[in-house]
Amino acid sequence: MDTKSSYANLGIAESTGDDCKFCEVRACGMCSALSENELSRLHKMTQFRHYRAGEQIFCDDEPNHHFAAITSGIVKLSKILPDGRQQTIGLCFPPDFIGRAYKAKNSYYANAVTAVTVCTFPHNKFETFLLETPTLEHKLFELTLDQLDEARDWMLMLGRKTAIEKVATFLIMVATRIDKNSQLLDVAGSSQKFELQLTRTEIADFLGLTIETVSRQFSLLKQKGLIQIENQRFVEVLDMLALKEVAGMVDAI
Amino acid sequence: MDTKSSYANLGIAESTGDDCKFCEVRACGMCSALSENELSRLHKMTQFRHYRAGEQIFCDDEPNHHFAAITSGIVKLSKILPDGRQQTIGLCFPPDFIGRAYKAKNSYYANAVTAVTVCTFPHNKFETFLLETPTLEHKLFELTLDQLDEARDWMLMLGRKTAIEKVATFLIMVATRIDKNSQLLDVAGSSQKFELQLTRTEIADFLGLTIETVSRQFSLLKQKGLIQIENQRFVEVLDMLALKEVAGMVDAI
DNA sequence: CGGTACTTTGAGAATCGTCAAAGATAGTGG
DNA sequence: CCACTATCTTTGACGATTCTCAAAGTACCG
Repeated sequence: MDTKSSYANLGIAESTGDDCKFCEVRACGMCSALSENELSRLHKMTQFRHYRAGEQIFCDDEPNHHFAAITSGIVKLSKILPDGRQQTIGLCFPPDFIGRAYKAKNSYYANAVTAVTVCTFPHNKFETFLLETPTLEHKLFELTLDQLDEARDWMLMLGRKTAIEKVATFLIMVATRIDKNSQLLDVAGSSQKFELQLTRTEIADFLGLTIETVSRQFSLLKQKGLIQIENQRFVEVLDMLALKEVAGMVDAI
Repeated sequence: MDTKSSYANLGIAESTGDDCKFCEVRACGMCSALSENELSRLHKMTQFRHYRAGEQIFCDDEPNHHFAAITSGIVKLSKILPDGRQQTIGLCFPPDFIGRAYKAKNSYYANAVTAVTVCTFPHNKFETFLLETPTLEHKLFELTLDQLDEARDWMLMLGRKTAIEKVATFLIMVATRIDKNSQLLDVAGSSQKFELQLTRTEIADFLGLTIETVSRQFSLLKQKGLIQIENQRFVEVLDMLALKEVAGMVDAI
């Protein structure tokens, strides 16, 4: 079983032809809006792709070649200023889709944070299909509304929270998001222990901070006894309520 | 003619019955997706409302009573942290719509920035109508995608730009936005002169800054000879290219 | 074991926020 | 028409937070 090493170099996997049956996001992703008939029509234009951690999925200002539905892994969306400053503007988990409908160009980068697998669809064909399939458009609309809600929460964080509040907010978000997606087993029952899938640099780009400030806030949270960190990547939240207070989510008494 | 004073106290105007014929956003707003037939069906559930500058349109955590399509004026969307810090997360101009589809509660505040007129639709009825009218859902989807693009540009600004870059970016945004919407006549031909519709506090909440910092950056831009300000509200951009450089939108040479 | 990449920690500097006071502007009433 | 007030804006001084630069510490990989 070395399928992993075989597709890792390619970015494109062999379509086995009946992957949808085993798809982890068949029930919740955009495909859940499709009948068997429609699904098989979509399947004909589908190409599976795999990306390794760090690989670019698409590029700012690049013509919009295809849409993609994430079936596993984490994708980050980011923007870069002319002088190189970077800001992450979205984290996508299964069953999110990536790509801008009804526009010829992307206005941001998409990169694999972890190993990622996606179903991709050619831009033109997919848009035609989308316009012919209102249930699918409805589903994408709902997913987009969720993304907008998320973006707006994030804006509050970027604009008004302090460094330690940002880091605490980030930890809570990852903890709940991982839980919701059951991406990672929460070791030891319901304890909040998880692997940080992002590097310090990625966290900093996410929070609008520098890597050093992020590191310092982690140390502060450790000092306060709210979290523990093993091997710089495995975080355990020891006091979720106190963490939420630090995150500015509840009124401190 | 004191219709103004009569509705100013109420927030609800008398429907004249054929307002759509004279609607300024009939051609570009969500109603452009509707046939005459569908429009008259929607019209039956429509209630016109007027708000004065500053009035609250809806509230965080409030049940989603109705959707609204803006026909004139500017609406701001904002979030507030438990301790009172505020962040504006959206500015809506005609023909934007406000209200969260497919969710029972709002997660932010909506306030009139200027005098505002909207068409409102009861939440439940409108959602039913929306599900039955794919062309309308398509239109709302497109408007939502635009809002998401905007939110993401904004995130880059909030997370990575300096105070002066933020203020410059804001001025450019307002200048182009006002132009696009032909909200305000640009006095003296194509010169970039316009009225700031927002107070300094509102600008600060928009940019994630304090009012003092915003004021200082305005003064700096005046010193640099890039803008002029009359009566604290009327701004003239003297050198748009240089302003874009300060905004971090093009690479300084 | 040694090298590379990532993370943590420290010291000093820059930016932005806080507090305070003065300056503008608009609206009110004499 | 002119004070007078209330509100908004500008400016200044100072302080806190965050960034920058630099060096040491830690994990990972061959």
